[in-house]
Amino acid sequence: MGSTATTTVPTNAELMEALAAVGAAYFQDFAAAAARHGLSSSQAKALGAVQEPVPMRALAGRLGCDASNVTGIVDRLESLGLANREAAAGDRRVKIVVITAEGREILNRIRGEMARTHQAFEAMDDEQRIALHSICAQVLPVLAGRTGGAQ
Amino acid sequence: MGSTATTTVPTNAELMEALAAVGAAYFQDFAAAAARHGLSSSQAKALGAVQEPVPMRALAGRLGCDASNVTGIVDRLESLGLANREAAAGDRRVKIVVITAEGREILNRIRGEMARTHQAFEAMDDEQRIALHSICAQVLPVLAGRTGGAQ
DNA sequence: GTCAAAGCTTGAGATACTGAAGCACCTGGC
DNA sequence: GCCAGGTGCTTCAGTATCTCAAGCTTTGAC
Repeated sequence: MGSTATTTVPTNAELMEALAAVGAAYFQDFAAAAARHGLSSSQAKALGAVQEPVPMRALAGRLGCDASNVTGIVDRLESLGLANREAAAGDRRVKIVVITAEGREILNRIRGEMARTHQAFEAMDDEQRIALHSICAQVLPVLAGRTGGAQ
Repeated sequence: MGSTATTTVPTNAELMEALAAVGAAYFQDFAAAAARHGLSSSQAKALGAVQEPVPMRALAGRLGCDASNVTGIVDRLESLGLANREAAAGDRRVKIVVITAEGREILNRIRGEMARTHQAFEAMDDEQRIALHSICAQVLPVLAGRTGGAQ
């Protein structure tokens, strides 16, 4: 940057407030886009988490909720034709959730229709996009609890 | 920045992915801290939205849900002693939600206990904090739908 | 073969959320 | 003053979400 001298370093509380506001607004944009396609935000979030095939148990981990909860969510995705359960080779206890072509289609449409989010991106210049992306990449492992990357 | 020449501008899809991941991780940290104090994430979110007194209807707007929903959430906050309904001067239809001292105490404790979020902040240098804060401030009005401030 | 553990489902109970209906109250026109 | 229409909140179905406990099947170690 180095644009001006006006820049004072924000406190943690200020950063937290700003991050929370942006996160909440992003989430509402996402939920609204999902609702337009008849999906709850939980269902849409689950759909986004199974772009690669994922066992039920691991999906629960990704969504941060109990495994029994995932059963119901995947039930509904399956009845909507957006995902399927497949048997895992090698362990017949495991069921793997696989997104269908229609599911991927809907997911892409939802992401494309997040109008406010896209507007927000357009309000950034290249330097800001690079900075934001790099900060997210740097911070994510810490925030998600994968401190090293080793494990 | 200006550190190196390696920086290529991320696509919207990459930015969206990064933002979603950070947002989700932040939210899980928040929900976990709230749960430690016996609050659901909806209740904690509502508590954070009433640091200033807010009418029920406006609270529904802030939370992005139906007004009838807020009735139940505030019911529970009230029965926990974390917030109160007060009559509005001048319009007896309106009920204003006011956080209690205990509510503010719990809210501060929750925010203080968001360990991963604080770790993530510590992983940033001053330049990054300034950049992130400024991007959030610039992008929030667009993302939240208050484009000009005029309307 | 037996047993502990893991993966998924089911059931009960609480919360969250929406939409429709209802009540109390305010506002503007008469 | 009075009445019609609009606004703010609550209540009432009905569904979805979520957690915990219990159950079933399968796996892996012994």
